[in-house]
Amino acid sequence: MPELAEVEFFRKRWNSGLGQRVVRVGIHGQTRVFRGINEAEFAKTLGGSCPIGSAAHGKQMIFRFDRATLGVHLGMTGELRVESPDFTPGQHDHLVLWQKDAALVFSDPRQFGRLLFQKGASDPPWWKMRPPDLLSQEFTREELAAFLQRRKAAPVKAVLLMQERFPGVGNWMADEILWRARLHPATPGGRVKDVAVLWKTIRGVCRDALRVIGTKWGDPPDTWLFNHRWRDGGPCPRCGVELSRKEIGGRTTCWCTRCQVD
DNA sequence: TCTCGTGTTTCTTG
DNA sequence: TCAAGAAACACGAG
Repeated sequence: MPELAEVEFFRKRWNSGLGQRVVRVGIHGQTRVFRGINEAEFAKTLGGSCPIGSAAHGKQMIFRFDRATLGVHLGMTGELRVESPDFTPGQHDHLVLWQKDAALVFSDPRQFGRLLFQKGASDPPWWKMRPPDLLSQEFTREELAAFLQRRKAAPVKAVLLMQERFPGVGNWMADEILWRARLHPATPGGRVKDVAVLWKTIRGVCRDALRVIGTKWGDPPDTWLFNHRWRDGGPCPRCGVELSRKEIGGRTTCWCTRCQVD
């Protein structure tokens, strides 16, 4: 599930552990989420360390400790939870950081998520190289137009899922953006006529998602496509026409055949 | 039993 | 060399 807003929600959950030393580290080191990590060093470094800050960018999170940084990507089914200090990990709880008053848990059944780890206090290269935030001033209409031209043959739905330019946009956000912008998801990037409207809509959906989901996992209102896109035959919340569902750009895509024309 | 999926990486093809 | 699509990863839900 985790896209921009959900990631922010999970990050805030773990923030309750900031400033509290880790007294014990529990890992399922053999699972995919630890790929590329030396488990022994990981456990040794984080044991006794103290989380001092965190940040989220797109689908990526960074938790800064006094002696290391921990990157978390939740993949499709990952989540961060806070449990009581006597917590016993289940099958999919790959990482548990026990503190005096709580246990910080990273869990991911499908193991598409990933942990990144670096010793020391400096930010790792993957964090320094992140693309501009979609709500920042660096994400401009001109940038968007240029990117669409570079990906001129790909369906705009697939383009919106490219994290190198649209960090945090996942499947439901891409559908929501295209529905609000009245743009057919199969439209080739190079044939998007009104880039300014698309640009404005991208930022609007990011803002709305962070407001509704990023703060307390509220349910988006029924006026969004979000609540109607999960099942076949749902109605378009704008015009009532039956929504279409088909794979576009490699992902299940939902759109309104009346509102969204090529 | 079978199919599908709110993601990313790697491989293949053009 | 670059872009686009497909496959693979692993598991639960319907």
